[in-house]
Amino acid sequence: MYTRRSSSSSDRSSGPESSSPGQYSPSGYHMIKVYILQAKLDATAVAELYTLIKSCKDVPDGLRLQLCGNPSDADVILSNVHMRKRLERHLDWDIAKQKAIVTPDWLHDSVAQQRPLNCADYAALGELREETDKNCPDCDLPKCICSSESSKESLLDNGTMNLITSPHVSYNYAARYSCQRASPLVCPNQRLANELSVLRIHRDLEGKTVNALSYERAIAVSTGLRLAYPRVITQADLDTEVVHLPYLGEKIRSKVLLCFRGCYHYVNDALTKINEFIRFGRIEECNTIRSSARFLSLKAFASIHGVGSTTARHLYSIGLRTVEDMEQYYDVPIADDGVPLLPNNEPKYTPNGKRIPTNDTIPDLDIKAALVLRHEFAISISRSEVEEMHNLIMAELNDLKPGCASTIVGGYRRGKPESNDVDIVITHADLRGGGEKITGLRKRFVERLYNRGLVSHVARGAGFIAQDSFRWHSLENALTVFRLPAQVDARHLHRRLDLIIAAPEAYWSAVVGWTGSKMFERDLRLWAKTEKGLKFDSSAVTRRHDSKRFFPQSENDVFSLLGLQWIDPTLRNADI
DNA sequence: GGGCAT
DNA sequence: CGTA
DNA sequence: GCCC
Repeated sequence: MYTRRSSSSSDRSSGPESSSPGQYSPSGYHMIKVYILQAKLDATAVAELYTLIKSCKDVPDGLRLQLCGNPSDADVILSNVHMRKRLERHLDWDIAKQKAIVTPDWLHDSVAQQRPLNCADYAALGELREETDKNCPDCDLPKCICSSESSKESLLDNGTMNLITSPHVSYNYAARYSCQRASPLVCPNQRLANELSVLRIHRDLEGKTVNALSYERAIAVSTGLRLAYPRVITQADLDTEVVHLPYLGEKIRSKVLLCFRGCYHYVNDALTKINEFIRFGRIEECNTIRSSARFLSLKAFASIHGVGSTTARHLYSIGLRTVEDMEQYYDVPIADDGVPLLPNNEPKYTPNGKRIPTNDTIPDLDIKAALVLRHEFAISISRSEVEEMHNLIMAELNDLKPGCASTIVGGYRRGKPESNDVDIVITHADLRGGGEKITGLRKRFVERLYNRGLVSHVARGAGFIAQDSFRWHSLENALTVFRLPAQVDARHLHRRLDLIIAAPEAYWSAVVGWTGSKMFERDLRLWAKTEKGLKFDSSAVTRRHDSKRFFPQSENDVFSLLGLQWIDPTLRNADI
């Protein structure tokens, strides 16, 4: 029942040949109104379905669902009733024929994949299968597959456009590595993950990095639970199932218990009590941490780009307590209104409109600059703005070197509705062999963007090259600060932009390496090492015993080289 | 007790 | 040490 | 903090 021609819209657009706008948008799904027909569903099941629907209310770019109180208003009706006679006791047959009537599995699986699945595969009544198919809302043959984008093959075309994540992966929620599991963006266990995240951040800020890693793993497992196990954890689950989940060991498990204390008192009777069900407990220690002044100071310090936990603890130890203290300490110029003075690096023009070339070096994104820019960096970037930035950047690049291909990676590619930064992987057939050609292009491109007033800063400390020991490198990146021109976006905000220039042979490794999430990447590398004797980094897969390098020719190639099943980018959200 | 991504 |  |  999972074998239809559906597509993850991500891949068809992730081909480097498609540097066109609005490449990957998992979204565009209409709000789907769902009615729960309670007959033959017990209170627990109804509560689960209710929670699932609620969790999909505010996801503008994923699956959007709305609980609906009246079957005739619904697009989809969830039902465990399989006989016409029985159904007619609850629902007018003429109305039933105008709806898609599916089993609750449709909801579970659709939430898991964050897209509305084909209703016919889940028809509750064989007799209404055709109607269910016909009335299926927004069935996931995406518009983009039928329209536009001629499928011209390029040497970089990956042939992975129609991959779907195997449902088998969705039921792998107890697997050891997050690269074996499916981790969607939203989940009913979000609250648990948020609580664990407080502990994770706290351990990190206090320098207990391995403890923090354990919490990251526990969070990653929790994020997968929403999938094959898409329900809020109950006491019974805790007793039977949670014991067998990896990375929820004795100490973390006891905290999970704390977090869910009380939630098994829910609904023995009706939907009306479901709001009680939603009220979770909290982890006691988190409350202590949240109200700790030291924690708040360290967290504020470390929120500045370039300041990690070590520097944060140092600043605290010499008496600093607030970011304003930091401004003084780092000598940030403050305007009369008390706001840090934004840098003025607009391009200069002669009276007749010609740009005066600037020969000055590009300002460094150091801690001082990051302090000045921190308010703008905190403003999240919408998907359409990400796409706008990508368009502009690729237009500039095309001027400098025609024929480049690119993919927006990072959180955007994982389907996040809002991003903190923008990551773009870029390649060109001429860059085969890497080395000087890549360095040259990166340098010229960043300088051009700077001279055009599109890039204001570059992070130098981190301008690292590909981490391989080869003489030549096949990957280079530029960590920059970008601004859309005021004519395009009046806010003219400073945005974090990472450009990754890859040789064509390194392209797909780079795309996988930069799509994330962080935990997903660590587990890819750990899996490659411990299970396969391979090394994965964002420039290649390398066999450890003889250093033979493999250059995947598609994103799926990376997965199969590593002996892993395909996981859609939108299901790689193993971090919170 | 060692390893935890590169 | 900080970053992706 | 957890796993081997």
